[in-house]
Amino acid sequence: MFSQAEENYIKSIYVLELEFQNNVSTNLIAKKMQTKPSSVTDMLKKLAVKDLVDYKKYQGVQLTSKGKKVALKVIRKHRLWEYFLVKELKFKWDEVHEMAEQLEHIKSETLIDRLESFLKYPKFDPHGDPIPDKDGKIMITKTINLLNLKVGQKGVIDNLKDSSDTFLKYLTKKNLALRDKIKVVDIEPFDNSIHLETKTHHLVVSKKVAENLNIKI
Amino acid sequence: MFSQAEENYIKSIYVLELEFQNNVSTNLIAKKMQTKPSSVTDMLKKLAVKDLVDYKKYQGVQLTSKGKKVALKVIRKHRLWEYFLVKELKFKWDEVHEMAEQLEHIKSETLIDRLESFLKYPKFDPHGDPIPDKDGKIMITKTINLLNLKVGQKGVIDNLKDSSDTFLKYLTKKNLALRDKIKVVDIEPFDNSIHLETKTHHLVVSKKVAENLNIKI
DNA sequence: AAATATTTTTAGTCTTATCTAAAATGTTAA
DNA sequence: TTAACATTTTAGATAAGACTAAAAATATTT
Ligand SMILES: [Mn+2]
Ligand SMILES: [Mn+2]
Ligand SMILES: [Mn+2]
Ligand SMILES: [Mn+2]
Repeated sequence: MFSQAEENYIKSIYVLELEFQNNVSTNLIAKKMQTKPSSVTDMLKKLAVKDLVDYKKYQGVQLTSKGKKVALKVIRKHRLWEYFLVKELKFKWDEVHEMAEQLEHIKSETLIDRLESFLKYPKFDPHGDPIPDKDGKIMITKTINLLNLKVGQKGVIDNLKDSSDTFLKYLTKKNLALRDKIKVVDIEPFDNSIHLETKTHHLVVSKKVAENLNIKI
Repeated sequence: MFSQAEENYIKSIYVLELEFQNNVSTNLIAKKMQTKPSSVTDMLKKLAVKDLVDYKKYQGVQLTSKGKKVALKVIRKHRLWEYFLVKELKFKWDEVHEMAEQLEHIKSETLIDRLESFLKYPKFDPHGDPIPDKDGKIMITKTINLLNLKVGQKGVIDNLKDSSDTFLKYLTKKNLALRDKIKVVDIEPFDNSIHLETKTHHLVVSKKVAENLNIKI
């Protein structure tokens, strides 16, 4: 149906649309996909012809509803495979992304549905991200960024803005995991670092770390 | 490392080398891969540069030991994934080939090794074909073709020469499965059809069917 | 409102993998 | 041993997806 390249572009556009509300720009896509703006333009034209994006020259793009469906299918596969790799094959959460990047392109509806059933219909992937169901329905949890919590507020680490291997390794090292209860003990005004208390320990995280932790109150 | 196209060529050449002993011809590869001889020539040159095949113009090709290693890795992945699909995801043996054709190109040594361990080190895929181990060692069972059995001889269906979906469906319909004990009751000289007796029933199979059943005595 | 800077697109090139048509080579059989 | 036939290779084209360099459009300053 669609090539791997097309699927990757669609997925990136979907993610960027979530992060920034408006039309997604050529440059932004190029940066995310580690490619050149001219390559992006070429692809956007192709995707527009296939009715996957609305594209007007110099105006950025938006996914069509058809495009959104494709994106959600790819994301569904990515996250189910990640869950499989961690829960069944015992990989660590920072080891699975690259493999899932490949597995998400395996073409077979039944395969992914059987896998989902085999895994007992997990709702979240190893990084706390929701797994779209067969019909593309996705459960979005209302969270707020750790940066926006006030001193004394409590919450639970729900998901991560950045799921890069290095950030995941950092969290592991600092003994922070999804579903951990945290409490803001203090906020340092000078550099916005945050003093946290968890069930088991105290620690200070930088502003950069805090802005990548999404908290459910 | 190698592209999907390259891996597919290498795998086909490996299979053809097993079936016909000598050098494999351009036309034979083209037929097997459903492509044109000129495309095969192009690819053979590339594979020769990468030291995966020995190629002399007009003389056909042979895998180098490096090529053989690549072939065995791809076959290992194909068969382990097929085993996973049948044993864990409950697909039928005639449903898994296409998916395995895609999964065999997923690049990750550790993934396939973990999968193998998860599956408890199976020795044969759902079609009776041996699964190469991590080092490319492959266990080849000595079998003889059903066509070569004499009246009265007994054996066990070990593996299939043709594993196409239509043949697999035929076997299922006729209630024949791998590891079934069979006995040749009679051979019809006119058309070489064979009257078989199994644990549960009697049946007649055509010459064409017989030549695709490999029997362990 | 210009001038300047930034973003985006176009034009042209490259690589991989495919194809068709034609030429070259190899094989068979008169 | 040469003509006919079959196989294989070459030449040239195409399509997807990437790139660089340059042009065009848009955005931001002055
Ligand atoms: Mn991922
Ligand atoms: Mn994830
Ligand atoms: Mn198969
Ligand atoms: Mn098989």
